[in-house]
Amino acid sequence: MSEFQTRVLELVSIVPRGKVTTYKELAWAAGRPRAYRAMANALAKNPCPIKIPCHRVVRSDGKIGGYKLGMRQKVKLLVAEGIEIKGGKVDLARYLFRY
DNA sequence: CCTGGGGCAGCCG
DNA sequence: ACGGCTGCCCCAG
Repeated sequence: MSEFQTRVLELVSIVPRGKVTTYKELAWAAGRPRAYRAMANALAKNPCPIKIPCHRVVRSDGKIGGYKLGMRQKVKLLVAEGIEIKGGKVDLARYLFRY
């Protein structure tokens, strides 16, 4: 597992319940501003399920984005944490976690 | 609203 | 080691 990957996982895991982060922000925090795509790819292959809450990562326009286990599950998890989703989007102004 | 092109770590042959 | 392909994307047009 690379430095990059562990860094990303680490960052995702510190996002508190009820908050979300975006792929872009995450890439920034990981020190690779433009590697968002590669980063998303890393999230997809990881043991996301129980270990890392990668469902707290949404797209920078507020849309949910993809999820290895299906975005149905992703939405459920988010809602369960008290995040309201309207029009298939989350209100970043309210739920975005700033590093 | 949709579209295309950019960008980059990982994985595989 | 080397090149090509692939994605839980982003943004300008």
